[in-house]
Amino acid sequence: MGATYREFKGLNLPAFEQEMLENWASQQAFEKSISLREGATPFVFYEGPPSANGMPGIHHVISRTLKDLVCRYKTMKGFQVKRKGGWDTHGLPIELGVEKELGITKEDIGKKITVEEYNKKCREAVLRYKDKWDDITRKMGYWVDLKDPYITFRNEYIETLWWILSELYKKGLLYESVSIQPYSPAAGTGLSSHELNQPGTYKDVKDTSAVAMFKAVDNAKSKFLFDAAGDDQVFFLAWTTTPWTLPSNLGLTVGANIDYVLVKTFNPYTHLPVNVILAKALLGKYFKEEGKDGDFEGYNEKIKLLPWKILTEFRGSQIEECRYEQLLPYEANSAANAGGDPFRVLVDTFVTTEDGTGIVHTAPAFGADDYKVGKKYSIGILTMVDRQGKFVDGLGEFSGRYVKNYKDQKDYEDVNVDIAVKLKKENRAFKVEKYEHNYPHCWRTDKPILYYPLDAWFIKTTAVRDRMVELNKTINWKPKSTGEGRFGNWLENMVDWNLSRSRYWGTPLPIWRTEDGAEEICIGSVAELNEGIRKASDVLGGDVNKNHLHEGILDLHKPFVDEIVLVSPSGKPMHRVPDLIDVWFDSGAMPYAQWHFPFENKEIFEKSFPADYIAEGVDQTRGWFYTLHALAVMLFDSVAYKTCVSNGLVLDKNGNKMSKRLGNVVDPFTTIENYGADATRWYLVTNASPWENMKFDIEGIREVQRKFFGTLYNTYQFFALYANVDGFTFKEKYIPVAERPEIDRWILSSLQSLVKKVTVHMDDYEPTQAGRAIEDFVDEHLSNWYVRLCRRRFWKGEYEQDKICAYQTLYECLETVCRLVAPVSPFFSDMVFRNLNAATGRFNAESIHHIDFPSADESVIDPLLEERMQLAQDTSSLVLSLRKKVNIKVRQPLQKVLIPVLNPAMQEQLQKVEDLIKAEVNVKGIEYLDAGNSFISKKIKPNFVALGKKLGAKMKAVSALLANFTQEDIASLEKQGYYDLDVAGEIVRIETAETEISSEDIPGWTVAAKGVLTVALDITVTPDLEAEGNARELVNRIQKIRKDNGFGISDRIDLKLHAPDILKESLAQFKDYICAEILAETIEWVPASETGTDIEVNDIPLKINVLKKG
RNA sequence: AGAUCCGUAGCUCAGCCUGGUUAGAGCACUACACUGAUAAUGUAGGGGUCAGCAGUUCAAAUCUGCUCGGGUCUACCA
Repeated sequence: MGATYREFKGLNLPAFEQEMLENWASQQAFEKSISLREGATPFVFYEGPPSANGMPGIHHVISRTLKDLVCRYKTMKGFQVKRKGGWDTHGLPIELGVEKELGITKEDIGKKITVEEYNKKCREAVLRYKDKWDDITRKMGYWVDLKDPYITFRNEYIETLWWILSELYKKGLLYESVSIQPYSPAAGTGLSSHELNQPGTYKDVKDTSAVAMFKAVDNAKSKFLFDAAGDDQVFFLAWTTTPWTLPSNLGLTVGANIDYVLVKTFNPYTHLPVNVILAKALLGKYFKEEGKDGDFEGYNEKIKLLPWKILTEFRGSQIEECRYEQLLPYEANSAANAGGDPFRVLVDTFVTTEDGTGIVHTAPAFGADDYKVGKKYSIGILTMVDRQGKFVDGLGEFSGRYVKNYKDQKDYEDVNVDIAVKLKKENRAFKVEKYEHNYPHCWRTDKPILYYPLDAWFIKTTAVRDRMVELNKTINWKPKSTGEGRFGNWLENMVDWNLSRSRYWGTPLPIWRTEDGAEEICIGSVAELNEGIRKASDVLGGDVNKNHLHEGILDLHKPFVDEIVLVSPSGKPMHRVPDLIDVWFDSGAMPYAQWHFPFENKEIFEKSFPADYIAEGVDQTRGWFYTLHALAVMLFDSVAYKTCVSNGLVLDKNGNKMSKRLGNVVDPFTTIENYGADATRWYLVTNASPWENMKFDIEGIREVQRKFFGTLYNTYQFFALYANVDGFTFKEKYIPVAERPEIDRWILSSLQSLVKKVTVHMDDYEPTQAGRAIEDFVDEHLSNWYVRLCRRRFWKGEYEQDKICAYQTLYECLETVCRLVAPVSPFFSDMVFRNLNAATGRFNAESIHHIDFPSADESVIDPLLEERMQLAQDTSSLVLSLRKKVNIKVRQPLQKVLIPVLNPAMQEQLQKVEDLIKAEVNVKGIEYLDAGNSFISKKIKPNFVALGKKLGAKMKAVSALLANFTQEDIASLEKQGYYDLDVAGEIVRIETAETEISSEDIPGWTVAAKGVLTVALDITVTPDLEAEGNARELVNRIQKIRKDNGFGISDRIDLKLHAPDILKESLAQFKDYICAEILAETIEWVPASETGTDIEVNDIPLKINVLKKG
């Protein structure tokens, strides 16, 4: 006896996986999957580097499953897919983690701990959970090269970043500018957008808001206003929720096309007559309709209703360049200090009339929009608040006061209120009220942030915006909306990339400049820096760079780079600007930096750029997806990736985001340990399209395990059991499919159709559809139809043609399904494949991951065959439901079923699967009633698609007429091929093809119907049928006893039986059948007195003795 | 505030692109069968205002618009 198929003892996915992992490791299966494809077309994949300073979560498992399954699939499709792993090691989260651990804050760095020590801590912390990550990578079956990963803190990596920066610098795309950034005075630090987007940073708060009155200056520009007012008091109304910015006010911004009005009224606080300007659309916010053109003469402070009157109306563009008197003048905020030409009316597009007054108080220091418009008009800038968050000196009574309660002072008095009070007293406030709005807070101190001007370095991404948009259109986004909507939109509205971070642990910006800022240099390589180090030492002398002269610079991080002094062409010392760069630059530069390009690996880089495929969470859209794209466009005028799959979030089963805080995170380790990586991966892929948010529920994995893997497992076990008995090892010649039985040709046709479908979906990056198709095949077709119907073929009869056909067919199905499943669930598929291949040696390969993905054999696909098998399945299902209805069990044979056929083709189809149906539902024969048979009653309904187009509005009437058709009408239509209907006096001719006729009923029979298929069952049980039923019942009981006693399936038995005469008679009639079924030589009839097991056959008691032979 | 995805049975999802008259599947539940694959399987049953409103159409879960609810990203508003 040759090799045998390994039979499992139970479905234990985690144990199988453990075994496979050991095999993979000892055989170097992953490495081989790549080396075996040496010379093949590369398929380029980029691994988005995870940060190993946090534990991996289940959401990492989904994105990595997506990465892995595509790489495995492409490998099986014949590509060589190298996957270099990587680690993201810089950035704020790491620093914050270290600070928390050491119990220090940012301010302590350089004081309580040196920068060198601090960065050393960061370097240690960064790969803290690397073991855990490696572990989950291995256990989940993610094949990625972790032996030689790129690590972003390495000098080589940083050197490439510097090279890129210097390239951008040369192209004039790297520049320094002031920018208004979120800043936390309480924490004394600028905040990154990441920090600002921590949950809970935006809070609804009530602030004192004020509508301030800015007094217009009477000059040529504004003359028309004063003329209209007939007064020397004209005010611009501007609203603010941050009155503390008013001392820094330098402009008022209006919309060019917004309509404004000059209104005569009274100040509600001082009751003095005033003329105010505001947007027409916002009049209703400040004035009641009843007060319009009201009683000015009779107004006094007791009267609540303000009278008002529109004096004139004009566009914003008409008041551009009007001037006004400074609202809160002090020594510190003079126009001279502002350094521009302030206190003018400006025009810009960001002004709306949604709230406020349509005139925007503009303080360039404290708002991004303000800064932009201020620069456009050169109104200068005033920063009347220091970095601690308090007013600077020279602001009178406000100097030294905190603009918000940053120091948790118990007796803190809101300076905003005081400013409002002052304005009220001075006839400069028109409306003061508490206003509730959403305002960002520092996540660490819980204090409101403010927007503050800080120096920063930018990459001028806006210069290549159009090209980025254009190239984006060539990227295959999954789903499309991410690329077109979310990403495309983001590109359209892009601003320059703010690179600066004032932190410690990150890539230093390689720019050195002289103290006066007149000369600067951007270093592009370590060699260039080392050369500069020596040169500066030579030129400047002394101790300059003395620690770095010998070996050059050894670590490109702080504080070492900051020790380096370079020398300018004019001989002046240059120091590095202190900024670090955004970590997103690190990851966006990964295509180049992972290869230390252009210093090394030029050829490798050229072959691996751009990527064919990347995949990450959709939250990376503005992160990695963006930075990859931006850098590729700026450096090489190319996309960085051709296909991008963005997966959605993994939510908990209630739809909430998983977070440590809520304690609803799913631990991937225990999940995989309990249910297996295969089931987990299969669940994640098939449950929902990857880009939809997924509600993660352990129950779903359990279901996958039971239903999909359980079925596959059972099918394999079934095959192995009998193949081992018969010694089938595929050594016989492959029997041409055409020579195999109908059912074999059918399952093979379905199999090839499946291969075709799965290939299309996989090529389209739709693994969910592929997985669902496979599931459907395994469950519906393979297990519940093919195996079920063919069971007997495997264990009955001799080892000859039909049996070999069955084995070859089932083997091919199992083998092919495994190959289809392999990319998604790599363990179990490999396991089963190896078990199969060990016996047959069909493939000269160690692992399923080293062979090709199946390609569909079109010649085997027979659509008509698949269609008629569907007919057989439907028919069987209907007959079974009829049996149920009249309570006749399937083991009781029945005489016949009756099927009305609507056309000869249908009959032909049914006849070909007649035997299957008969066997499946245990009937002796099938009779067909042809179309002309008047015995059947038919029903008719319109073919809505066809008739709807033709009839349009008459559809309803025709539908009603058809519903009333008699049997004669239908017969007439069928005979003539058309029928003339009278629709409200108009003759409408309908044709047979425009209707759907089906049989409804067969008088005197119990019928069931599904679609056009109707079946009727003859439920008469004749004595012969009853006897046969008894025989089958007995067989069933004996088989159960055999099994209960643990007999082998081929053990032969002796049977002793005592039965009442009525039963004895019918059993004797089927003696041969019974003996053959239960593997007995003969039935020995014994008297009642003998011992034995009591059983019942159709409610008749009998005694039975089953003994194993020999 | 903008962009985007989602909303169909108790739960997880199909169907929507391309409109067609009984809206499906699995799980769960109930009942009955079946049992040489048994951590299975079959049949039947209950369970739906297809988030809501309006429009287009002979016909809307499906197309359009608006609203509501949920998620994510981005922005932050004087």
